[in-house]
Amino acid sequence: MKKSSKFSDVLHILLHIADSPTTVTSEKLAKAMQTNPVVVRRMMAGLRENGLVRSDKGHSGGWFLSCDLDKVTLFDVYEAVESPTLLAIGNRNENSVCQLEKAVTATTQKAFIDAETLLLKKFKDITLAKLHMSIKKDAHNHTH
Amino acid sequence: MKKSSKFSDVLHILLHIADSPTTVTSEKLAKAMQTNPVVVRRMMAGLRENGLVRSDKGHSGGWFLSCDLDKVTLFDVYEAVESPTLLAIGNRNENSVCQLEKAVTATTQKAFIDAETLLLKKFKDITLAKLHMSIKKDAHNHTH
DNA sequence: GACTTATGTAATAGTATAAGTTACATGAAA
DNA sequence: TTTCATGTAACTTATACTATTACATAAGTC
Repeated sequence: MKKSSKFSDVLHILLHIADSPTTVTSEKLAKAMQTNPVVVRRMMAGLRENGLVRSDKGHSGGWFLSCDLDKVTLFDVYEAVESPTLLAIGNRNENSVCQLEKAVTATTQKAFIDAETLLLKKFKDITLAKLHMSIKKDAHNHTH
Repeated sequence: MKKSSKFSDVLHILLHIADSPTTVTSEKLAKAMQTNPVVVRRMMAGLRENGLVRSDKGHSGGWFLSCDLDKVTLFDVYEAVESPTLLAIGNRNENSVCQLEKAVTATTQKAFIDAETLLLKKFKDITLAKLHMSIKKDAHNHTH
């Protein structure tokens, strides 16, 4: 199964915006992401709705931050991209009448939820500021 | 993203086989799974290769266990279905030259691996015997 | 005020993966 | 030798994700 990289793509975009002294257009971001500007706008829609970024139209328009990097965690970003499914595996029919299938579901479900909970807990522990600080600056090539 | 239920499907099938005093045909299993016999055979191929089950051709043929339910864990089953991807989210390009993307990858990767590790640890702690014992028997309807 | 630049979003097209089906070969038991 | 069962390749759907096109909206420029 192919993994969705929407969550990390959005983080990547946020760092590009954070690193820029001016607004950044969807087109520039799309270049860095090697995709289409429309895809960028679509990915960022939830972040705008959640007040993490804003976007201006017209000349010198584009994206800029509207949140405190110290206050916002990866969990907030995760929610802003509409909390995509974390696990690639699951149960076929959680309301099966088959006792055997129910046993499988009950047993595996616990493990699945524990793993998801751990992951979300980790997200809550990492602020965007912390992520931003982890960048190893490179004078020759730090925009992409 | 649609979750793969191959792993839990195979567990479900194993319980059906474990619960039957005789061999079970792919056709019967397919009925319980509401799918096609060929899909069942395909799903079980890895389990046969790993010695967890065997299958006989011809009259009174079908599937039967060839492992000790006390010795085999969910992890063994997971490996036998070729260790499908556990997480539905990931990074786009783990070898990007962009320092910003690298920072995102490094940070999220840690969280992803921890969650995966936890899940696999849980799998290792659950034997098929334990799973089998968890079935709440129901005299009226215990095959499906 | 017309023009340029930018976003917003609906609609469409393209692509990849998984699931389901058909067809036929193999082999064991009746 | 007929029947029943698996093994597997090939093909067909189904579905979801990604990318693209098209056009409306709005802000700044000339």
